[in-house]
Amino acid sequence: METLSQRERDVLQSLIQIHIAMAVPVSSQAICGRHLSEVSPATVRNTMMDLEKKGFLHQPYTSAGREPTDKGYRYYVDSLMKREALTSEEKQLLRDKFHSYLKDSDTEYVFNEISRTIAQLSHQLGIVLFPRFEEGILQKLELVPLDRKRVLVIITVTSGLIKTITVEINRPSKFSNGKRKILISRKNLREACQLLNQRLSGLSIKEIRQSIQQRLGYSPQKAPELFGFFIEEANSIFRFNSPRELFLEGRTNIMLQPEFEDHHRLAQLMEFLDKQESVISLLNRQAGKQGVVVTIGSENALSQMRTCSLVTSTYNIGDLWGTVGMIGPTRMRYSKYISLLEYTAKLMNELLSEYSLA
Amino acid sequence: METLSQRERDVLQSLIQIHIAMAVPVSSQAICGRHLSEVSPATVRNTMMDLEKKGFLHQPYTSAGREPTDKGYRYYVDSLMKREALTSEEKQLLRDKFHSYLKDSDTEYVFNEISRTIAQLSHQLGIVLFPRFEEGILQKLELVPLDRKRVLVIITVTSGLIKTITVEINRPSKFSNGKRKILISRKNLREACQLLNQRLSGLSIKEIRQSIQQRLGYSPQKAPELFGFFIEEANSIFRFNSPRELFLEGRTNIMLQPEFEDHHRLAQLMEFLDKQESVISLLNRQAGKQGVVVTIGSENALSQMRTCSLVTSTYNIGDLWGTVGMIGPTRMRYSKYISLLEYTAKLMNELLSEYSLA
DNA sequence: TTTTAGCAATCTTCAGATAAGAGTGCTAAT
DNA sequence: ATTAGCACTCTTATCTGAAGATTGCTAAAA
Repeated sequence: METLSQRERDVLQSLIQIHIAMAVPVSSQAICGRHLSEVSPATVRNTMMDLEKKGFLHQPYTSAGREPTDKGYRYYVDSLMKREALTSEEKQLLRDKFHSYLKDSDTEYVFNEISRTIAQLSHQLGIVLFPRFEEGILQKLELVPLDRKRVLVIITVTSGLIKTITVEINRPSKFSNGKRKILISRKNLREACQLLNQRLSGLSIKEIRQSIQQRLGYSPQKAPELFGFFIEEANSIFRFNSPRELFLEGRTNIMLQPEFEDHHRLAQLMEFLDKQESVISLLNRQAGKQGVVVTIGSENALSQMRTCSLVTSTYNIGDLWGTVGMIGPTRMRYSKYISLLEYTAKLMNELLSEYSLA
Repeated sequence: METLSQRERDVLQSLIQIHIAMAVPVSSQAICGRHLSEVSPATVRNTMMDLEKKGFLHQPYTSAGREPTDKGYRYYVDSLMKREALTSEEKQLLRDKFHSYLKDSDTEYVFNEISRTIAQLSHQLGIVLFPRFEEGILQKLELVPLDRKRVLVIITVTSGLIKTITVEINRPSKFSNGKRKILISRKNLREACQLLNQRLSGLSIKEIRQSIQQRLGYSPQKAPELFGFFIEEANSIFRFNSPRELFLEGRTNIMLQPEFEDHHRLAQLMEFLDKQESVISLLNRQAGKQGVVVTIGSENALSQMRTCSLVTSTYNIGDLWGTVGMIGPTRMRYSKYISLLEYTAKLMNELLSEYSLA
C-alpha cells in the first residue's frame, strides 16, 4: 500500500469526513475551518494537489473543491477510518426489533424486516440474501401425500432450516411417457422415503442434485416408479434459486441521495436492482469472505454499480450461510454502517438458529 | 353520465389518443392534422373550450394546448375507447411464457414471472397479488414432526393450493408457562390432526382463525396440550399476510415515463410501492369487482397515486381469487392494457388451477 | 525547507434580458 | 355554425453579466 505523510493522511481523512456529510466538493478553507485549524488553507491546498497527483482526490473542474476518488475512499476505509460502534441504545433497538420479528415464525417475513431495518437505520438500500440452501447437508427428507397427483417433499438440512416443495407425480413428461401411472400410496411413499434418506442423508443438497443419478442408480427393487421419478426430477426438486431469496428494502433512500439526481443514472441502477439474479450474482462474489466486506465504486466492476458501494457481511445459521448488506452511493458513512452490519450479522447468528425457520 | 355532442366526443377522443402517444399538451392544430382534418383548428378550439368548461380538459397555462383531466380519461375509458384486442402473436407469446414458467413448480417464481411479463409487455409496473388464502375452505390439515420442538403444519384448501407453516411447540410463552412440556409423538400428532380435521374442515381459514376457540373449546379429551397449543396459536398459524404475497416488477418502466421526471414525485410513489401493505390494501379495494377495473388518478384517493392509474383484474384458482394488474401514469394505453390484463387473468384461471401450486 | 499571505485567473451559478415560437381567445366575416 | 385573421400570452432556449467560490502560483515569512 502506498504510504502517505501524516499531513496527507490528516487532510484526506478530514476531506472525506466533510464530503460524506456535505455531499459537495470540499475546499481547503472548509478543511481548515473544521479539522486542521493549525495550518493555513494554502498549506492544505498544496497537500491536496499532492493527493490529487497520487489519485486519491479528484477535481470536478478547474478551481473547484476536491472529492475523494474510489481509491481515496479505499484508503480511508482501510487505514484512516475509526469505526463508530453502535450505541447501546441502537443495539437495544436492533435486539428489540429482532425479537418482535421472531414472534412471527414466517422466515420470509423475518428476512424482509431485517433488510427493512438496515435500510431504516442507514438510509441506504438494505439487502438480505436467504441462506444458501444448496450448501446445506441433508438431515432428513420426508414425503407427504397431498392428493392423487401431488406429493409434498420436506427437506431438512442440519441447521434445522427446512424447505418444502410440491411435486406433481403424474405430469406428462419425458419420463412417464403417457403410459404408466405412478401410484401414490402411503406404503409406496414410506418405502421411497426410507430409501432416499438412507442413500442421500449426509450429503449436501448440491451434491445430491449433481450425483443423484449415480447414487440411486436405477436399482428397481422397491417403489421403482417413485424412484425413477425422483431421479428424473432431481434437478428441479433440489434446485433453490427462487427469485424470492433476495430481500431489498429502502429503494427510496437511495433515490433521495444527491448523487442520484441524475434521472438516467438512477434508472440504470433501479433496472439492475430489479433483476434479482444479477444482484444475487453480485453478492455471491463476496461469498466466503470473513467479516464485513466493503466494495467501493468501480471495484464492483459492474457499470451500474460504478458510483455505488456495497457493504456486506456473512451470517450463519447452523452450517448454512447467507449475506446481509447494503448498497448506497460511494459517499456513505462506512465507519458507522460497517458496525451496523457486523452487529446485525451477529444477531442473526445468535437468534435465527434458535428459532424455527421454514 | 354527462352527454357530449358528437363533435365533443370526436375532439376528446382524438386529443386523448394524441396525448397518450406524445405526452405533451395537445393543440387544436395537432388534432386537425391527425384526426379531424375536415374541420378547422378554430372550430376545434371552440370545442376544446367547451370541454374545458365541463371539466374534461385542462390547460397547464394560458395559451398552451390541453391535456385530459382524470374526468376526461374516465369518459374516454367508459364511452369512447375502442378496445384493442391482443394480436394472435401476442396471445401466443403469453401462452408460451406461461407454459415455460409452469415447468418450474415453484409458485412464487410463477407469480413473479407473471408480473414481470405484464411489466414487459406494457412498459408499466406489473403487479400480481397472491390468491387470498384466507378465503379458502380448509380441505385437509396435516401435521408432520420436524424435530423435538417443531411441527410442520400443511394446510390444503379446496382449490388445491397449499401453505406450510412451521410452528415451534415448546417455545416459552404465556400458554406453556415454563412448566409443562408438550410431547411431540407420532401418536399425539395423529390424534390431534384427526380431531382438527374433523372439527375444522369445510370452514374458511378466516373463520377458523376467528372462531377456533369456540369450535374446539378446551375439551381436553385427547392430546390436550397439543390442542391447547393450536387454540392459543391459531392467530399466527392461520394468518397469511406475508409481505411476500405481493409481486411488483418493472419499477424502472414507471421511472422512465416523462411524468416522473420530477424527482420528488417519483420518490413519493416509490416509497409507497416499497410499503407492501399499503399496496395490498389499495388492491383490496378492487376486491370482488368483475372484469377489468380501471381506477384513474385521483379516483385512487391516495395522494401518492394521484397521478397514476391502476388497472386490475381478478383471477381465480379454484375457490380462491387473487388480483393481477398494473400501475402507470394516468396517461397510459388503456385500450391495449385492459385486453392484456383480461387475457392474463384468463390464462391464470385456465392454467394455474391444473398445476401443483405450493 | 516549510509554511503562509496575497492575488490573478478560472469556473460555476444565478438572475435578468431577449428573441423565437407555439397556441390560444376573440372578433368579424363567411 | 364555421372559419380566417391577428393580437396576446406564456414557455423555452439562449445569452449576458455580475457575484462568488476556490484554486494555483509567486514571493515573502518562519
